[in-house]
Amino acid sequence: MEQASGDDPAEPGRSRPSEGGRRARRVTSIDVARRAGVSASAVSRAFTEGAYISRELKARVMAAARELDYEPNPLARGLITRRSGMVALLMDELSNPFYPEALQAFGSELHRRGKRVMLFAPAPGEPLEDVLPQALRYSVDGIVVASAHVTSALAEAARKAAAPVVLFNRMLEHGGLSAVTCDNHAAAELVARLLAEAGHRRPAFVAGLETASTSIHRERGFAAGLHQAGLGAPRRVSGGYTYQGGYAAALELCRGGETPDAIFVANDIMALGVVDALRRELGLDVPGDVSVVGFDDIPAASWPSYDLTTMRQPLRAMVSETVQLLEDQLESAYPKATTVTLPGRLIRRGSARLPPA
Amino acid sequence: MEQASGDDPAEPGRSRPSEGGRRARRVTSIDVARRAGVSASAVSRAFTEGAYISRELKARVMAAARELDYEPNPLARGLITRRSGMVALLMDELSNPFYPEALQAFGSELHRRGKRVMLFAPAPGEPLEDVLPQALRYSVDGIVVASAHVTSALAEAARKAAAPVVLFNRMLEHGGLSAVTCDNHAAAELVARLLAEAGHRRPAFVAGLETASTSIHRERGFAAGLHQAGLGAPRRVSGGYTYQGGYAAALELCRGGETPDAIFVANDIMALGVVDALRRELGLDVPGDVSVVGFDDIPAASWPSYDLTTMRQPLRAMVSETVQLLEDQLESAYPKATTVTLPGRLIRRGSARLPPA
DNA sequence: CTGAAAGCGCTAACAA
DNA sequence: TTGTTAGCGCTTTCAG
Repeated sequence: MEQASGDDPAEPGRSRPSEGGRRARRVTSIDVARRAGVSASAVSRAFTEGAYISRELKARVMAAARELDYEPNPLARGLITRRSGMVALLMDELSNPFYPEALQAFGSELHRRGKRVMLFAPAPGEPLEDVLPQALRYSVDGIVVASAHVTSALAEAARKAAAPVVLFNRMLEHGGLSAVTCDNHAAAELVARLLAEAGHRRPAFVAGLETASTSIHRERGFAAGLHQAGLGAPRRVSGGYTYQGGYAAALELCRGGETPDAIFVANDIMALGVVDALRRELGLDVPGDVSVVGFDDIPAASWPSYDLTTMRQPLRAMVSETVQLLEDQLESAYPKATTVTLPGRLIRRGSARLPPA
Repeated sequence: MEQASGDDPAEPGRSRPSEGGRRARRVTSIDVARRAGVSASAVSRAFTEGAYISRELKARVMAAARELDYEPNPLARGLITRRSGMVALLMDELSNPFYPEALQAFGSELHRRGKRVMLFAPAPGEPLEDVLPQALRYSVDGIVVASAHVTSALAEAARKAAAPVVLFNRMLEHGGLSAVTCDNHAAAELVARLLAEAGHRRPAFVAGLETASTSIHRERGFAAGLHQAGLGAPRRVSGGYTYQGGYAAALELCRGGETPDAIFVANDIMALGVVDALRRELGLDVPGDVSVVGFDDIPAASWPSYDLTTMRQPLRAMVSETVQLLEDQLESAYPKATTVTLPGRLIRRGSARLPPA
């Protein structure tokens, strides 16, 4: 196996097989060490933030490294430091445009910190708990869970995990897990008050997944706001956080003529379905007959066909808080669960009659 | 900082700090070996497909492994086999819903084959070539490039790469790279013929990115089809593969009253922009005044607000072909570049007047 | 501050 | 078939 293996002896146009093939030997820290006339440890130190190494030695190593185009192998490094430089992302709702956006944001944010995204996108139905051990096998530096299907089983697995876990855009009441969310309650409350103030009297709510904390908190906040305004509890239907679900939910809400005059929808992708059902199927005018308010502010919300009034989530901030939490937990030996809550921002567009700002 | 920081000295329910913390020692192949009364190599062989090991020894190892909840560390394994079990995915257009769908599909397909997705989602403007070496540092088993910004520089980097590279949904004429695409030319040709057959006489084309192979081939195919039908070259505008670009493109095409009677749009997300501009801004009827045909069949294409007639790409098939190509190249020592082309399928909806199927 | 030596967890020759 | 011995590429005590 010393000779370049498995190649034509006289392959044309490829003078040195071991060079042209895919078997090119990688340059290692030892190569760099030799070139710089130092030990391998010196190379290691040069590439380790805050290691004890003199300016000049470091400079010499770096020069050699640059010449050889060397960068440390994160996997080999991870074997010993137990940090691979990868962060696992658990997302199972990629069909909701909010998540691809988040994904992109995580990508940038982690890249900036010299880390990589390992994506776990289990098909619907695959149990999430199974995914955690999978991620752990890769010695990930942290795990971000952005799935509505966070159960206490997952929480338990997460607490035992050898890597910090942070929930993104959801939380678990007593799970003992760190989480980053928007202030769903306050945001929904505001929507309710504004809707009431604008004169709506027959409000309705379209929930997402019944077990999702986001949906629950938005519903509670909405109900609270209505209550403050002297209105009763809204009618409510579930839409499963999908476009089709929202569409069906709107039909359901309007069945039997009890048409609501305002619908607050737990997320935008459902809200688009609601608007389509209202207009296309029921011939209603939005916002003339019914006001619709969504949540998230996905790109499609601003398209002229929808022009959706919605509560924007501070995506970038949520992402960077999440990553920060991960790093904090990685530092501390016995981190405590922290919940970060960021304010939402109402984006006024044309799908709802609201009092002037 | 030696003492467990920031926690109650007498925290209840956590008797042995070193047990409750995140420092739990991982179980290794040696633990399993000891338990099964065998050597570490035996454990390795038990977990290696097709290794020389007796039925009973394997059974014994597996039993011990199960008891200890052991699974081999893919990173350590990768250090020596040079296969990490990870496949890098290069995607920079996550805002086009086609790609999140593809991402999900890659996730499932790779998961089925025991591999993981490492996602590289460079922000717009970040050079793609830089990403390849990044991926290679992680000893990925392959790299899927699904970016419209494939340049010959990238191709060169890819050819030198220590891992197979396959282009997804794009190709490079003379780049020597394997690729999987839909038959863009034939699909576009068909659209042109049908549009002509239905009596359209002022066709237009909205291109995506000018350098993207998909856009180029769709444009050529469209022109060819029109030509066959005795029509001249279509007017054309570029939309940069974004919703906003499509919107602007439609306005541009209709400026000065030369309104086309049919617009073929290089992808769906632009087509939605085209439809919105036509209807909302120009007050035109789709398909009454203008027929619109898209490409991809993203979920939003079927929403009632758009009801977009479009050429569907065989997403799942494209994904599994891509992964297969990767594996093939991984096997062979000197693989040759292969291009797989799959047929598209026309999805007839309400945005275009077409002859009956 | 620097180098030598040991070893992260695993697989791949090599003998037995 | 199985165990023993190296060693993947790197970091980290430990001496100096």
